[in-house]
Amino acid sequence: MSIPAKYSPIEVEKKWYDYWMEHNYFHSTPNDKEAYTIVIPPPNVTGVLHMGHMLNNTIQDVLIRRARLKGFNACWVPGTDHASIATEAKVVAKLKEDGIDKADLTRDEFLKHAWEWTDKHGGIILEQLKKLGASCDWERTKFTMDDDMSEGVKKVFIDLFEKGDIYRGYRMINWDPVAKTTLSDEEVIFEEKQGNLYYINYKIEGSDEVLTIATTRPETILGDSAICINPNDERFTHLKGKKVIVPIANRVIPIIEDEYVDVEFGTGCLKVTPAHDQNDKVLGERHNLEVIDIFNDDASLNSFGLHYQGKDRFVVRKEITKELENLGCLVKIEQHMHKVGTSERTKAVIEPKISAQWFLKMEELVKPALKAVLVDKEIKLFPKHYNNTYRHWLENIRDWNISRQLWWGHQIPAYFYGDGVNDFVVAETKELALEKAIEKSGNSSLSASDIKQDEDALDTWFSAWLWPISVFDGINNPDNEEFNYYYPTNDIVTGPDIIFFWIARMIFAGYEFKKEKPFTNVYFTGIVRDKQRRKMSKSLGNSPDPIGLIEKYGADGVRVGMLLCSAAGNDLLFDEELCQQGKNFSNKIWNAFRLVKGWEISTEIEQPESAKIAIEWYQSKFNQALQEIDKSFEQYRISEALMTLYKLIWDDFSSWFLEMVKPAYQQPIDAKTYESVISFFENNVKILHPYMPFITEDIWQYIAERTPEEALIIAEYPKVGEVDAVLLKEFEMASEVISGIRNIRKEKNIAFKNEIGFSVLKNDKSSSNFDSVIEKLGNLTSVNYVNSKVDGALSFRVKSNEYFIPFGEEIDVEAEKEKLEEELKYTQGFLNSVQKKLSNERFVNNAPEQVITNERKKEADALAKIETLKASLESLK
RNA sequence: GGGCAAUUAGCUCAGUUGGUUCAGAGCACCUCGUUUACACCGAGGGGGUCGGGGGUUCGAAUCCCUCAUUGCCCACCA
Repeated sequence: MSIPAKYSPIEVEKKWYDYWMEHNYFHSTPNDKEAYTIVIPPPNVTGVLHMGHMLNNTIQDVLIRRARLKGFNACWVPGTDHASIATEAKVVAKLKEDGIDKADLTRDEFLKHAWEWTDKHGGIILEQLKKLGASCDWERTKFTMDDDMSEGVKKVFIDLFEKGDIYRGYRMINWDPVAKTTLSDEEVIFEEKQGNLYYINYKIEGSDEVLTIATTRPETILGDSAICINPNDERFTHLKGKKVIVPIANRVIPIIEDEYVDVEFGTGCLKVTPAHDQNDKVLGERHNLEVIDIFNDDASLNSFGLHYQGKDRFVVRKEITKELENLGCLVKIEQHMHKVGTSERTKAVIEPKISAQWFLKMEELVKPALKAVLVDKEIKLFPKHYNNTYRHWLENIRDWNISRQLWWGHQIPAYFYGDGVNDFVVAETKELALEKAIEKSGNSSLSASDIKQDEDALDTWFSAWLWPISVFDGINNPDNEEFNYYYPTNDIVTGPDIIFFWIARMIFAGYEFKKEKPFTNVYFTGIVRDKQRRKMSKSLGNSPDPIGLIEKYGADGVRVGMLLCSAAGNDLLFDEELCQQGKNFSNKIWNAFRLVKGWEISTEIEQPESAKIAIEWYQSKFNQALQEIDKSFEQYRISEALMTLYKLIWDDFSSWFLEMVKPAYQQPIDAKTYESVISFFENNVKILHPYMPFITEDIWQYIAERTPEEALIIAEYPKVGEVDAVLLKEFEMASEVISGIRNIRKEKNIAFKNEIGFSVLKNDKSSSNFDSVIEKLGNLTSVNYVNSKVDGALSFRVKSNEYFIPFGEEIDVEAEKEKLEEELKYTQGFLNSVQKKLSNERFVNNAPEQVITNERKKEADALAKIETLKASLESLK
């Protein structure tokens, strides 16, 4: 079979992906083999592939392909997430473009638009993953809003509610005024922002005296319920029990005392706005203060905002400052850096707000999750230091606000039948809800039209936390065969940014609903950054188009490029040059293959000595690499494993091994050697396949005709064989000798095609196993052993052996002497340091024997070498 | 404010229990070379007082203390 001179990834990759799909290799069903399972972190259904996905899915594919080769029943479950708030925001924006306001639509109308959007843009990202080579079991593709998934979510909600873990609470939550929904604590990002600290005077009632408070939010004075001072603050003792008048609103509010107030900060007086600040709310409850909510849902002011009604909070902040100034109440404005909570999705400044929401109790849920990771270690985080982060979060967790004022998502299965705080029931269907409502209220005249389902949807993560269970239908059918077979999954690969959102919560869910961990290993990838360490983002425009990269460098090249820069536990600085390196690697492999395939094979000729030893050597080298790779994988050092392979194939296999066995120009190769070379090639592509699936499958199929049952993707990973350490050592010595020869050739401009003579004066017991290799790679007439120095020859030394190359022209004696003297000086220096160590009694008494033996060996070697050098110098005189 | 991590060659990183070929790898760089797989290549080479300071030890990149810088996470100081 003729093979193309150039490797063209685009056609090859399509060909083999189609071939794999056609033969269903990615699909897994339970069988006798051990399962190896990964569930994909489901990307947003309408998202497009970015570099983070590329990295994380490349890693998953490497893991899954490796497992497949290693004989596991490998199953990688793909899917997408409905991404409630993100998708709803996109749909709202799209509708706005079309001149439609969400507020004018009914829930059903809106959902129709949302589904249209989802159907149009959904799943693009999964198609893109195929280009990368992802070997997902596409038949198992799930979506978090599939009917069965929704059913599971509902079931879980009801179950937790009935157990008393889900409750409805009226409390301070994070309000996103743009998306007009609540957010969980994790969805609030605190950003350092330059703000102002406004000093404002409040008149003391019945006095001309004023009290100055400091606030960052002057607009909230309209919601003030009190002024708080520290009871120990002597400056304000005379004001205890008095009242003040809120400027503009002209309301009279009390001065309360609480040690919460920091005497040092601001003026030592705090205005209390229980409706709009978490701490103030606590103060308010302690002191029985009125709660005055001054905001509408979009954070414009309501009627409590008086003449500011209808205006946005930030507009009001400016205007009210002006008014306060005109009233003479504004003392001063200071610049003030502070942290402002913003919405992860919409970037809007979060408004703390008191409202009735659904919460999930965390206290009990976290217990097994803490134990699993920190005590039993049945779940391992990589890198390990995330254990601390994990522990800290779990130990300080607050109840999870799971309701969202959104339509796109799983509607909460709660039904209201009256206006009372407790006039609701939780049920799977409206019919069941009615029954329960009648029972709970005792009002048998209730009818379907009297009950109304909660409008709110659940937090996206309230479905995502079930993912490893629900993709196997483990919520609805907890005893099904697949769930029992695939669960718990093995590895999960994701970014550390969702450790709380997702990882921790999946662990809660695993123990809560299955009483078992959801996965064993959590591999956190780094964040993909550009060369300047900036996070890759759309707005910066510093993120390359992944599909463009694949077209340019091939999927294999890009995979290698991604992995080369992803040292475990670090952010990775992506550089397109790494993809070029990956592509170059493909090229190297391809050409090595072309070389081998171009050889003519002869059964007539005998196998040369050099080939025999070369084959033994590479076998050992290969096994050694195999061991190292296994070890790297145990620690999830995938980048390191790839580098081991890279060097094995580029340096050991191509640069050394192939050169050792390569027949002379236009000469055939003996059949025995050829067979070994092919077998090595097969093993090489096997172990390389997880990283570079396409080129390896292609070469595999060029090597021999294969039936679909013999495809590389399902081949058997090589078993680790013996490593002959002595042989490897001998080769190292031989390679040094070869380098010595090459150096002399270079120095003296002796072309490689000119054969040269070569003599060895052997002073140690080094073996001659590789002599034939040295002869071949040095292009020597032969390797002669001599008993004394060769006159008129160039020389070099390796260990205590001396090597001579006869040189036709006059030897530059001075230059030779200089070289020798330099070497001698260095060796003597080395000897001195060793001897100094050995003459130190405390060293000899304290160091382990092996260390001392080694030092003595170094001493002996150095002494021998010095002898040689001195003798050589002598002979030059 | 608290916690965690990092700091080793121009860049990105390895360096396990302190002691062998412990100062390494890849890339980049420099020199030479178009030899019949590959210039997406080959051969060779230069380059680091292991962030600073102090300590423990016969011996420290590795352990301890301290300082500095950077990154991340958490936290209700208006």
